[in-house]
Amino acid sequence: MPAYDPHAIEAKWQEYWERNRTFCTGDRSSKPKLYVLDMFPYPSGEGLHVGHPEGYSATDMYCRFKRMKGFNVLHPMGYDAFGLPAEQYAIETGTHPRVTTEKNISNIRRQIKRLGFSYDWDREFASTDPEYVHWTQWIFLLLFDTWFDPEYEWIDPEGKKRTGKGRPISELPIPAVVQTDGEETVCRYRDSFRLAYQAESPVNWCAALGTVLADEEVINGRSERGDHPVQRIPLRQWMLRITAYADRLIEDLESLQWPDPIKEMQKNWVGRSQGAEVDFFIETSDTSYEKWTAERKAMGFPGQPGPDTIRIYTTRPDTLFGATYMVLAPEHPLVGKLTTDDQRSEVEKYIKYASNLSEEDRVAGRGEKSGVFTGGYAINPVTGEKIPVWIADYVLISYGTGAIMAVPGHDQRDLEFARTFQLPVRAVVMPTDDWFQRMQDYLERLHEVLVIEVPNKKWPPQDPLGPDNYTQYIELLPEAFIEDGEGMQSANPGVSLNSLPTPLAKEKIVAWLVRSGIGRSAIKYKLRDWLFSRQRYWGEPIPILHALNADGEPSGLIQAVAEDELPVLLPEMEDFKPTGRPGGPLEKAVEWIHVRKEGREFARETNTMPQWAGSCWYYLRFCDPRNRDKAWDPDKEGYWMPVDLYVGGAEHAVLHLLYSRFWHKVLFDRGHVSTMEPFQKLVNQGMILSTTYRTSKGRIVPYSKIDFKEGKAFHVETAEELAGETEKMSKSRGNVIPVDIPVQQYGADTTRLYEMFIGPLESTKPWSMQGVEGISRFLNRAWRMIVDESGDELKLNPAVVRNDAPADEEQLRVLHRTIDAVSRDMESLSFNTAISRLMEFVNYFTAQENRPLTCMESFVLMLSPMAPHIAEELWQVLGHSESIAYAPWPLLDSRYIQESTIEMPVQINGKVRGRITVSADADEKAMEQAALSDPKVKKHLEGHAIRKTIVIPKKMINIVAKPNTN
RNA sequence: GCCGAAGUGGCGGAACUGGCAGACGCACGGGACUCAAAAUCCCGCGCCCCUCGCGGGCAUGAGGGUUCGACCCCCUCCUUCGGCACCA
Repeated sequence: MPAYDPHAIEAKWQEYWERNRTFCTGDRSSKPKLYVLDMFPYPSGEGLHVGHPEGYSATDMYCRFKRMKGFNVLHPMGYDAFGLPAEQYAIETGTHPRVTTEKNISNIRRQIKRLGFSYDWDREFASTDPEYVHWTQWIFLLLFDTWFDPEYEWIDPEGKKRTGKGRPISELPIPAVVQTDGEETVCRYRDSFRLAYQAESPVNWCAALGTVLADEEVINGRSERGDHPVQRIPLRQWMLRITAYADRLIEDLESLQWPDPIKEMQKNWVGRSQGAEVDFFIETSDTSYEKWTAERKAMGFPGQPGPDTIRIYTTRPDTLFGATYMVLAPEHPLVGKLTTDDQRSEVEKYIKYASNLSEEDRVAGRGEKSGVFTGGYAINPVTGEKIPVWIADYVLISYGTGAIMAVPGHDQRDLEFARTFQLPVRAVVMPTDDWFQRMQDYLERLHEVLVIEVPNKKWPPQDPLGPDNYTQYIELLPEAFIEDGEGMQSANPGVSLNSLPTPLAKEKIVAWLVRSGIGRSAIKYKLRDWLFSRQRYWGEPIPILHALNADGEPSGLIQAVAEDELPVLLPEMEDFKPTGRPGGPLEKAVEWIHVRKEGREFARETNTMPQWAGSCWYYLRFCDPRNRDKAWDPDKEGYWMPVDLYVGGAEHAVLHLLYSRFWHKVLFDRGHVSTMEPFQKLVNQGMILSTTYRTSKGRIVPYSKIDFKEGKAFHVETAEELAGETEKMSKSRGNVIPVDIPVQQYGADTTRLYEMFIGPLESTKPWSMQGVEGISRFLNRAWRMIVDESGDELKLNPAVVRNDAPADEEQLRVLHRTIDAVSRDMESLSFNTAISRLMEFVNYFTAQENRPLTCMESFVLMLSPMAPHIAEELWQVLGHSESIAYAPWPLLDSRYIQESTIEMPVQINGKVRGRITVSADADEKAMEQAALSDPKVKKHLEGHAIRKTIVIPKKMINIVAKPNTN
């Protein structure tokens, strides 16, 4: 039966690898190490579709290639198994999430194993394993035990001087005032510095469902399930102080081999900006403005703003003279104080309205600015002018200081707001000529559609827009000038920014603000601290105990669960239904919660960790997955880290990668890991698309209802021809192709090869069942090139056996050119072109009567990383008894890729008109001569005068010629 | 709206650093083998023109530019996909 039988071969070799533990990796070796990692998959109940194994196929091919090149390769697999779906399923059916999870894991493990990936299965684990939960909790406690010292100076492994480091909380200096206040105050003081801390933060509370919802479960302020109203209510939460590491998260990106767009996205997410904080005096204060300014001048800028000032953050302190009003976030603490009795009901109404909008809904109303005047005023510290204070939802309490100075002349949002509520607009930066020109062009284009009501002004301006009429028309322009320009209308007795370019103006005004005790330069980040607690059952319990006072109420004092009491495992529960309280399902486990220790009463923390926790450090556990005493052995970590190649989807570009990097840096600061960054090289595989079929009425038809024939699709019932469109795979589109389908039909090798053959790893590409067929044909051809299909027993094709003579020159040239190209393609993860090269090889050698054994062996070696099962089988047919997995990669003999003669195209005026063949060592002169004597070239040059000849050795010759005029 | 990526035959794609556009595969057409079909093998296959040849022209989203020479670099525009969402 020597026809290619993928199923028999694949079962045989998968069994062989497993029995011989072929891919289990030792932790020490004289070979260079290589750590190749796939992103931690979530074991969903749906199983894998053809898109999932794309990245796994790529890393597997790379690992197998590198093993043959002599590397000691770590290539593990595991499961990120906590998460919402299993819990949701438990609520609906009563099935314990652990049961669902285990079932899903074994299904996915089966699917992965069938593809024959060379994972070290001895290292497999799931984030839900108690031993893993143990060390996840241990890391949480490390975060709890760490504070960030922004002043600490140290030298990084590259010898660079750095400032700011995470240190043990025991090293936190305690101010004398705190010390004297007693033990309890010291505790609270420490708690306020920890990287893991508690704070109030709003959650999506759905009273009807009796539970807290994730953002994605809320649509337009209502629950996705059941369409019930959702409220935002504050809740005590655990936060992680990722903002302390903001600068290092940006700086350290530089050393990484990551795609630039991903680095860019991370930078933008952290969103560092340089600006200034400025205090504005509130008019309704008890003191007078004069007294306030005098005090400030004497005392300087205080760390906290005090009750009579609004502190704002701005990136454009140079526009301070143009601040004509202020806006506070509705949640800002000073709103109550500023609001006058007249305005109170309006303001309260607005606050209520804004508080029930999720951030997403706030954005939905963008464009139309909403807000309310508080009735209160503040004083602009540079002009001394009284300016109104408003509240509006476009100012976010979570960013900066939750308050802004509004400069409608030079900020688009402020301009729109000012126009809506008819607030004054003042020009304080003179735009560039270039901008005037652009604005003028824009006005001319908009001329007919733009209708702006203008009292006392003719609109649009008669004269072209420019410095002379800018001030006059500023509030009518469709866009504010927000770029750098020159200061204007910006002077008071103490300081003038007039005619100063923006960067200098910023410096000058900040210096003045500092002198006056009114402001200081400041850096802000968009990045916010990481909300780390979830009101869920199926997650790692947060290992914290809350001390209870005599009444059994939490005293506010907390302590970590002792290290030797970890892990804190989830209590067994049967009913996962919501409690009806925001606290989450663990509140039901009364016995589990109650802890008595050394005669004192404690309640366990009932919040659990988010799904991110498990995927934040799994790459470290893979270095030493069975360690019972430690999260990992430092020697093993030192040997394997960092991850040399990390492959996964771009959807994790920001959050997962940022969170992991943050944990890694804390672990580094506390001396637990040897590298500052976890993932040296990152590659994002592109999405695999599928075809969605719809009827002429636009109804989606699932694959089970489609009859494919003659390259077209017909509805099984109506026989209507269906139109196909390439789209993302999703359940709702009915176009999901489970990976079992191609594996069953064509085998694992064909499936893996096709995953890579469709196109470059990083691009989005459509799956085509017909394309899979082509790959299957290729493997069959390769098989027949080497195996004799005629008899009953497995033996070499006579064309291979017969040949005792060495390969001829041409065969060697084909072979070595293939080795050269495939080796380079494998190194750069260009598997699509590597496969093409192997196809060309097969096409060539299939036509050869004599197929030298050495050539066939090299071919099988090159095929083996990509299609390992068939390669093992062919390797055996070729007479080897050992697995091919560690056989050395074929060596390139560069003599065979050098040509003795070269064919070069000859261009005349950039068009190919002939070809010449010259010897490889011919000089430019000789090439030119050869070109000029070529009959076709001669013919084309008739009646032309040669003006110039460009000779690029080995590439081409271009003759520039002009027709003779005479 | 902003940020990012990408537009090449009927389709997926290839083309290394600015040097022969369309490798390889799919689909399609023709032929061989066969009683027949499948499988397999061979040939053809960007578009257009013609005096049908070893001919010519046009072609890498559109328009322009740089260059002896542009899929590749620059400018403007169009389209598609992905991400983000008023960040002061």
